[in-house]
Amino acid sequence: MMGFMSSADHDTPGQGPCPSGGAPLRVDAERNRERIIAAARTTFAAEGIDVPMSAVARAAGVGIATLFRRFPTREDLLDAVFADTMHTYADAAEKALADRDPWNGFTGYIRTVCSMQATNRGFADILTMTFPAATHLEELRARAYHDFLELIDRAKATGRLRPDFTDQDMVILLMANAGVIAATAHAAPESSPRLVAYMIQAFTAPQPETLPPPPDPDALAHAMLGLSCDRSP
Amino acid sequence: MMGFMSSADHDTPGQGPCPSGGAPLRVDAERNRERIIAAARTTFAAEGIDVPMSAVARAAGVGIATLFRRFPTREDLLDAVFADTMHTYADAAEKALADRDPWNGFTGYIRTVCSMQATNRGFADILTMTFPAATHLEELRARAYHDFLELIDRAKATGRLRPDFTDQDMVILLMANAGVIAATAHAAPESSPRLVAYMIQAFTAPQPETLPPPPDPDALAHAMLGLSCDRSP
DNA sequence: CCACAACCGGAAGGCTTTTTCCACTTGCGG
DNA sequence: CCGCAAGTGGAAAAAGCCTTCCGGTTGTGG
Repeated sequence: MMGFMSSADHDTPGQGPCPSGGAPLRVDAERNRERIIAAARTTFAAEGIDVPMSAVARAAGVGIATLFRRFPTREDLLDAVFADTMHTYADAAEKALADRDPWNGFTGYIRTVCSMQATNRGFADILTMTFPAATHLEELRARAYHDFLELIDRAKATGRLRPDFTDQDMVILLMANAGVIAATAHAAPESSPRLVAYMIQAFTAPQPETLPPPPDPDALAHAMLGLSCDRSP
Repeated sequence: MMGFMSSADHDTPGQGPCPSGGAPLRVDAERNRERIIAAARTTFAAEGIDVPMSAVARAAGVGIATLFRRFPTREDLLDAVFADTMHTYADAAEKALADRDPWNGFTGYIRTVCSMQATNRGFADILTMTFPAATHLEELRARAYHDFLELIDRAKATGRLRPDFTDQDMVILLMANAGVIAATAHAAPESSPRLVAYMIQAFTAPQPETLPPPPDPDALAHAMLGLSCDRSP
């Protein structure tokens, strides 16, 4: 079919005149294409990904036919519109891995992603469903997922993340957060951060590390015997 | 407990076999009304409250006109269909208040309600939106809410519920849970309980009560002074 | 048993959104 | 500057849902 040439130029903006393979678009067509993407970005962010295609076309100032010619299905449009947001999403996981403190990286990542959901309703939708046809999107999602697994391992190693935490728990949080965002829409914007704070708290292992480290058992035994350190055999 | 149908011969005056006021229905009409409610109950539970009215009519084995004649708006149907579920919901708060252990009552209530959401998608929808025209529903919701406030107070008094917990946090949980349920649909039914368990954990105050109660401060002062109990002035 | 009001089911009208089609316009290579 | 394929906008068809309307049916009181 198509899509194999999606390899194109994976760098975000400033793409060549060709959208994703095939013949280059005429300049006016390319201009319209950008307008559509820009309009869709705004509209999806504000209303979610279920807005009528006609609304996107109107916002872009083009005819419906133009939109459908360029993006035959909604998924095609989503793939183009959320390319850079998904890139940010994947980068967030990478940046989190670069954090010195794995726990800090882990919680920061969660907060970042959930906040991205809260400020972009369309993105919240994207993160809680799959679009097999949106190959670019799914590839970035896979990358973020892979990095997140590593993030989990490191966070667990610090002992701050509870050992029974699962990558699926992040999925649950994303779906829960999406539910809160969808229900509160524009009102009560503090709901989502509150949910996230609660969940991060729940993800935290019972804090053993707030206590100073226990004394050496041997030293303790000696102390109980009233022996001085240097007197031990 | 209460009657299954909205016969409601005890709480709403003057109902009898008639839907809500007006003249009594003819027996065949009443039979169809019950069929519609039964079909809607099943359909809403499985698919949510946004299913086409025609689907409900088909499931009930009646014409669309019959449905609309009896329930002119969707809210009218919701009011009738979820009357008993809402009653169970309100009763759950009351039962929770009757629990000897307020914390147990509190957590049990949360688990019950969230599990009701999970097993009934329509009810999950109902709990996260308002239907001004569905007076019966809203009245029951208000009752449950009132009892829940009392439940919060008592749970806080035990020290097990964190002091900064708010009734709004329950709303957030309901919306979050609805999001998880909507996204997991029929698959992954263990997601919702997992979310709930995490949240209850987060609602728990830093466990001070696992320690034995502190000694009387006065007694402690005396002890530090090396005074015996009976020697105090 | 009869008359009639209540009731019934499905067709039809109206609205929204998706998808296709077509006559007209325009960038661009020659 | 010209020809034409690529491109465009809007109309129209298709599909789904809500709501109303209407000719025919049926329970029920007299």
